[in-house]
Amino acid sequence: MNEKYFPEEIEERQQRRWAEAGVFEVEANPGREKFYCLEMLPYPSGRIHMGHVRNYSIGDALSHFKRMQGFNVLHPMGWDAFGMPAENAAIKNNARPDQWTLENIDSMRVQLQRMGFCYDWRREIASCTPEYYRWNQWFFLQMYRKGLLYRKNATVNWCVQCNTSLANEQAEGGFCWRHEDTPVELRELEQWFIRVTQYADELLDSLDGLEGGWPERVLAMQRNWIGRSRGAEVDFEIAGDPARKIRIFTTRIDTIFGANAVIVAPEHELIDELIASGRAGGELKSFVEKQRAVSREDRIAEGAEKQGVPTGLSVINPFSGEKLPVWTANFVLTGYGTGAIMAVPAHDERDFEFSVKFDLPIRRVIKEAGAALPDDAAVEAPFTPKDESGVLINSRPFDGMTVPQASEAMTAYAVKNGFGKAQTNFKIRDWGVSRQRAWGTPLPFVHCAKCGIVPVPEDQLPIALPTDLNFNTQGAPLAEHESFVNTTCPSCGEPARRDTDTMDTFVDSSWYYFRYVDPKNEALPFSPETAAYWTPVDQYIGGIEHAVLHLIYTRLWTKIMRDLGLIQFGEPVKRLLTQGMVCLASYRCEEHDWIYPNEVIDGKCRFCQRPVTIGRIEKMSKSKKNTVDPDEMIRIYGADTVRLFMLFAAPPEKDLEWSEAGAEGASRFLGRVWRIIYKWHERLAGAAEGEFSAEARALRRKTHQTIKRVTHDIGERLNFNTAVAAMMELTNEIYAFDGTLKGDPAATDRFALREAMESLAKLLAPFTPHVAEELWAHMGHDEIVVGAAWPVFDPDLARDEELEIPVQLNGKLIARVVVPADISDDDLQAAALASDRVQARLEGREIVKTIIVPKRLVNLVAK
RNA sequence: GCGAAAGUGGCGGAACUGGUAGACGCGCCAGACUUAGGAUCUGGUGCCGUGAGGCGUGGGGGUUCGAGUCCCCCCUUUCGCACCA
Repeated sequence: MNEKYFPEEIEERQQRRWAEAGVFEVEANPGREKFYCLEMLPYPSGRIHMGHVRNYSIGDALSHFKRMQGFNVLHPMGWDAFGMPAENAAIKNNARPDQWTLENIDSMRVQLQRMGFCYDWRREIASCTPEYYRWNQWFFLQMYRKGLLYRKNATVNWCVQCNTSLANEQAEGGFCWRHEDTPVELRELEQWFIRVTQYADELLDSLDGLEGGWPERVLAMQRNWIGRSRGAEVDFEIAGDPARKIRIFTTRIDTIFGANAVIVAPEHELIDELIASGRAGGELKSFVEKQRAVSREDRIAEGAEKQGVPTGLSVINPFSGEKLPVWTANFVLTGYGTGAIMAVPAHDERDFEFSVKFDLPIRRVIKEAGAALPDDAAVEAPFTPKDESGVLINSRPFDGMTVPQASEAMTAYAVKNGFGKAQTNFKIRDWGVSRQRAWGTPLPFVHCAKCGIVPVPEDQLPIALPTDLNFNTQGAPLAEHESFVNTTCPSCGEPARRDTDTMDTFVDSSWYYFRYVDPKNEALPFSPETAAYWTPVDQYIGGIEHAVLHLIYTRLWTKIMRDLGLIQFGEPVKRLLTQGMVCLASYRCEEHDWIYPNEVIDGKCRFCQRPVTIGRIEKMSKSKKNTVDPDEMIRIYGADTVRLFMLFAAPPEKDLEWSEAGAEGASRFLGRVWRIIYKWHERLAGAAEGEFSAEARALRRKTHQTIKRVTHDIGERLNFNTAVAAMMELTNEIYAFDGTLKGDPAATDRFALREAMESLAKLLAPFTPHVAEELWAHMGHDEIVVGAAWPVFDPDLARDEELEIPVQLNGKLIARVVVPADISDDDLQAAALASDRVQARLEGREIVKTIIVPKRLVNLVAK
């Protein structure tokens, strides 16, 4: 054993040892309990960054821990390998995207292996290989057959930078998810869509079952995104034209007697009719023209100012028979509901604002339950109860009903009389999965002049993506690749053309972790039997940024796979951990503004030598040029230190500020462990149990308490930071014990030391496996520590012998007394009163009450 | 505007169900060993006060023998959603 801790030397050696022993290679084994630990797979950009290191260090620690606890742990890694950057590199450097990607994968794999992560590398996948993407195509064929995949002409989001269409989830707020400063355009395109809406109810409802296992934040974002609203559609006849009706959507049919207008979106077909028939006035025409020219996002961005004009038409309220004007207004959106609403100002914020502005009549139809209120009292603000607290008034047969009662009764009334129905609407839309890009999974369909769209037969899969594409073109490389495009129709045999779009890369990541389970399967994406053993995922770890992208798609895909009979459950991930970002502090220099830590030398700006002050803390990113290279840190400190710091510096779900000083501290701790074990490793022989000294008993107690704490902190709470703190305490205790030993220590002292050090090595294994392995070996073990059993604490040994009990006077701490751990309440009270400090404070005061929390506290209440 | 989470030393952060606030680490101070040390080991380190003691978990109120933790009001920060009828 070397006297000093040299990480670079031992890390490589231990990695080789693990690989040779195959400790991380696992197979399904129904006789053993499994644990599937998954981290979000990276895009092969070329280099791993600190965010990856953090993500994978968390997953790695948990995987080690579960394996040592006896679980059969599946812990795989792969590559989300299709996507834009490869194509851009191909255009820029005249390279081939496949080569560019595969080279990046090779160098990133080396980086991950240098970190020593415990993946079963035999299961590695890359989504750009035909062995993988053929199953994307296979899934598309199954979905097409089931009517879950369809083609339609639609207005889609288009990013000019990506040069492709995007799904709604990828264009949230009107900006491309990859180019956050690039607004999306709207284009008309024929596209493939996956029928998400068919699963909308289930996607929403089954979120309830994830409570506790998924962060509330993510659940809230998904619920929001799915956006279910239950209500009704009601037809309003146009006055003087009973055949024509305007259908509105409302969630508050109970307020319909309070409607003062029907408002349609500027895009509504009725407006087109009015304009076409020459019945639209000039004001209406110019308003509609203006509104249609601005996008939905711009309309919102313009502010909340309500604008609208009357159309000149009137409709009849089917409930009251009342005649109401029809308006068009900017805040009524096309594409949601029916693009038409009824306005009820007394019970809706927006309608209230609108009616006040345009001076429309406001009538109250709901009052607060139990409240005395004149039915004709003026409305100062809208009253919007959705439960029993609202009672109907001014609504004739429905008067006196509560809001929920009325909603049901009035919907039924509308159904019975043929002018309405219950209707549930969603914000979530079907998933547009066609991409006008070349580096993606080809769609398994041909376009035949005679037969139309024809699916490629399964036995012809994969439809391979050509590797000799010409990116030096204004057009679409795939569409210009003659031998790819030109084919024959599988149905009639006549010449036909392949679909030249590719799949959204979120398709790849929707099911990749099922492929890890059975990565070489050539008959199916995976064997249902094998998947039944390994899946669902027990713990998934990744960034929050996929809360409504990947995580909603993969939940959808799971439900589809279930309906295809491949699996038996609908939710793929039991527990989700969204880890915080890795950040870096920047500094403030008077002359040079914000500068980064590497530009600060001895507290001074390297450019002008002026002193700097600490400034803001930002997420590490290439565009901000404030990244820290993991390789560089590994070179300086070793992988173990980098991992340890990542886990110690902050709880996993919080942001973590990278700090070189913090890394130094982690490194120092490992050096400390190394030195004390180096000092003793050859003198542990001869250890034996017997009559332990008080000091030895204290060390053993600390050892067992530490095992208990670390086990709990990792296993129950995923709080790696406090687990590390506990191990540091144990190390400090070992040093303290070492300081009490003189001369040749007794066999029992050696035993206590050996127990503490061996436990420490095992507890460290999930965090810093290399150094743990090395120390374990030096203490005389041939077996591999990461394959060894997790230590179990002995409650008897962990139990305190003495307790330090606080004594309070009226709730304020005045003394502490040391008492035997098994003390009775009476003895505890006596001990407290016997204390000199307590006596001094009690002088001349009368105790009126004593509160004793057994073995915890004494509180004296005195006048 | 609506919703959620959070606000604790110089800093990162501890504190399970109300019960010793500040574990652990960084930084800082002192000592030891050293030719030297930015290595290592030991001790100290919330604030005020020489002291006894007092004050302290964003601010203000409350419940309680006892509140960082529970309740009410306010402030700040971060993150979601933002005309979805």
